[in-house]
Amino acid sequence: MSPQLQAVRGMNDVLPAEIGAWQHLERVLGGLLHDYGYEELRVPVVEHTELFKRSIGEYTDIVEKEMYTFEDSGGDSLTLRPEATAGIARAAISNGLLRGARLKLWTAGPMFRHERPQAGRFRQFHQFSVEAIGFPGPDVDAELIALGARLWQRLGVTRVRLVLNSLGTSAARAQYRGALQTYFQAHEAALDADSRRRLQGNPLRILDSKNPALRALIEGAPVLTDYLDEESRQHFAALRTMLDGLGVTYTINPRLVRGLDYYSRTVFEWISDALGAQDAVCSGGRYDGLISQLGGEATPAVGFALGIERVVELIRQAGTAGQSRPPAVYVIANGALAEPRALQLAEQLREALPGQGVQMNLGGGSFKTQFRRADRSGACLALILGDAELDRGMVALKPLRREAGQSECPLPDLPARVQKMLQEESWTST
RNA sequence: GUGGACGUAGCUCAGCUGGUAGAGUCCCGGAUUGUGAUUCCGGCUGUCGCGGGUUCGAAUCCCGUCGUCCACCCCA
Repeated sequence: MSPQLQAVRGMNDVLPAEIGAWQHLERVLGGLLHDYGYEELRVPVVEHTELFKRSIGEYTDIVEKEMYTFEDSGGDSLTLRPEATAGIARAAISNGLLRGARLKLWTAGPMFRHERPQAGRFRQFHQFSVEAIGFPGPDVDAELIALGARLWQRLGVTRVRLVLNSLGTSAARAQYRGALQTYFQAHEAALDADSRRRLQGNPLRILDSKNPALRALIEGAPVLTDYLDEESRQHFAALRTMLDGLGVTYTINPRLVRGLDYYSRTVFEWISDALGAQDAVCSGGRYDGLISQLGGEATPAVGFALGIERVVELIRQAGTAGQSRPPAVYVIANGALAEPRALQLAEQLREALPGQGVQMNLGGGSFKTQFRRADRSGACLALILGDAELDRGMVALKPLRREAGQSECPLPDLPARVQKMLQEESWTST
C-alpha cells in the first residue's frame, strides 16, 4: 500500500464494528446530561493559539510541545484545540453569556495533541466536556461527580474509582510550591533527571512521579492539604460531606495535581485499573480564575473532560456495548421480472414497517448466494420472489432463525403477513 | 522527545542455521440446473512495509526509514 494512503499517525478510523459502543455512550451520557439540566453547545475545533497559551498555561507540556499550531493564509496563529474548556470559556465571553450567568453546558468532539501514541492515547482523540459556569459552591462540584458515578452505573462499568483533592487558591498553591521547592532542593542529589528538571518549572509534578526510587522521598514531602487557605478548606470539607451524603465513595490523594494551570480548589479524577498506563477516564475540577484571566467578568466555574476512547474500551470490556442491529427482512429476488418488482416490495415494507430494517439483495447472485447473504445478515425472515412466484401473484417467506419450511402469501397481503410472522418469531425491533 | 517488541494474502498467522512463499479463514463457483449450517471439489488475491547494503542468490543477515503495539514522559 502506498504510504500516502495511510491515516495520519495517532488518528484512527472508527469502523462499523466499533461504532455501537460509541453510540451507546453518546446516547447514555447525552440522556444523563439532559437529566441534570445541561445543554449542548458546539464550539470550533480551531481557536487562536493565544487562547490556549493564556488558559492552559504557557509552560505546560500541552502548550510547550503538544499543540498542532499553524499559521493561516491571513497570518494568524491558529491551533487545533487540545481540550475544550478554553473554547467554551471563550464562547461564553464572546457571546455575552456571562452576566449573572448560571450556565450548564456540554460539548463533544475531537481534540488534538501531538504525543507519541500508546494504549488509550491518540493524537486525535474524543472528549465529552461538561462545564458549570457561575456556580461558586461545592454543591455543583458534588452534583458533577454524582453525574459521573451515575454514568458508570448506567453503562455497567465497574472498574473505575474516584480520586479527589483540593489545590486551594492560586495564592495558596504558590506558597505550597515554594515549600516543595525548598524540600526537594535539600534532597536534590536523590532526585532523578526528570524530577530535577521539574524542580524549577513545576515542582508539583514531582509528586506524580512513577519512579519507585523516589517513593520514600515523595512521601516525606510537605502536603498540599496543609497549605490550603481557610475558604478552600471549608469548600473541600463541604464537598466531602455532600459526597458522603450521596453515597459516592472516593479516596483523597493529596498528590493529585492536574496538568493544566487553570485549576483551583476541587480537582478529581475517575481512574480505571483496566486500561494500562493511561488510566484516567474522566477528570476535571474547578477553574474559578480562568474566565477573568481571559478577560471576562470574574465567574466561578467547574467542569470535567471524559475520554471517549477510554470509556469505549471499558464498555467493550464490560460487554455492555450495543450490538449492531440486523435487518428484520432480507429480500431475495431472481429473474428479470422479479428483480424490479422486489425493489418495489422492499419499499412497500419500509413504508409499512418503519424501523424494522428491510435489506434488499443487491448485485444479483445465485439463489444459493442470496440465501447465504440473507443468513449472514442476521435477518429474521427471507422474502423470496422469483419469476415462478410472480406468475402466481405470490411471494414466499421463510424464517431463518430456526429450521422451518417456507410459506407463500399473495402480494397485496405482504406487509400484514410479514408483521404477523415477525411477531410469531418474537422478533423485536429497536 | 526516549526505550523495547513487531510489520509476510482482505483477516489470523507459519516460513529452522540465506536457495526468489504457504496454511487456515474470508470471498466466488460447483456437488444440490431455485434455498442459508456442515462436508467435499475447484478458483481468486502477495511489489514478504519502503529504500539501500552484504551475497552467485535475501521474506530470512546488516543499515536507514515509515508504520503498529507497549512503556517512559504527559494526560482524556
